[in-house]
Amino acid sequence: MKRNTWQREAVREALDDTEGFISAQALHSSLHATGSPIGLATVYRALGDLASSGEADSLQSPDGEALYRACSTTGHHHHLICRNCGLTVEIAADEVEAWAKGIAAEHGFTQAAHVVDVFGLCANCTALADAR
Amino acid sequence: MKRNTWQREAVREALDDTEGFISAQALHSSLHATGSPIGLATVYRALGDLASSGEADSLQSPDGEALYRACSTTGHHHHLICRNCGLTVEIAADEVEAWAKGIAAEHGFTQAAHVVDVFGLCANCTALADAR
DNA sequence: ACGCTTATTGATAATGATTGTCAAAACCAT
DNA sequence: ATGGTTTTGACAATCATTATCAATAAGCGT
Repeated sequence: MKRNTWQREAVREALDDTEGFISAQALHSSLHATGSPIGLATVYRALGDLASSGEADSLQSPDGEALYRACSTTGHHHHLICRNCGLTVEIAADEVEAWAKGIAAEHGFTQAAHVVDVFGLCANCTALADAR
Repeated sequence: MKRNTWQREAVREALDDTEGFISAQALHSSLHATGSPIGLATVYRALGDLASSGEADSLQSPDGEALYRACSTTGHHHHLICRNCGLTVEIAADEVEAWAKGIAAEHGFTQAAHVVDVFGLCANCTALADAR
């Protein structure tokens, strides 16, 4: 097991290898599962750094957890996220872009940014849930 | 079934008296400041009830707190929020509803919920910002 | 390579928001 | 008032996140 001094790199890689959004806790567990001795505090530190340097996106799940994801595209886009397994589909949302901009302007707002994320259960998790 | 809950009324009124979004904790403090002996647990319960019955909206602040707001319309709707002064405009978003549902279905997702909020600077704050 | 200085790490404690517990108080129909 | 049900609120428990801090590793000039 290689002991990489810069554990931040390990976190970045783990994020890259992750399909969708993942919580800091889950990422930590995941790293441990692959044999990394990384500490929870370091995972949080690394995620915070990555997020503030724009190398990762972060969002708040509906139940208050912070979720992170390495987003390949630097451009603006939105997400369709499985609230069970974290699977994430990136979606272009021109329609919504236009709508948001229009609504903002209509009410005299400028510098409009928007949070548009859709949470649901992916096909797989829906099946699992039904089986329960 | 109408429950006889005077606390819920107190919470509802306190919410009504509040301009923008407020945290459960802050609302509790605010109630205490006006002499109400209401307990923190009850505030959370009342807010939860109001939120699930559609009488209040909730969203997650960037730092993970849950914020609440009394909404005038009971139906599903979204918000246009001034990131400077907190002014909030409620917006109907049928277009977005349909889009979200469509996108979800298209990718096999079920039980779709969505977070759609637009942040910007209201006309007033834009003027102030320009003046600087 | 060696010693010295500084930055990074990670176990654990601390924090802060939220939720659970449960006995006491309030309410209601008799 | 009385018994049974519901609501309340002090406090404990929980969960994610952040701060602490001693141990360790990386840098660096020699």
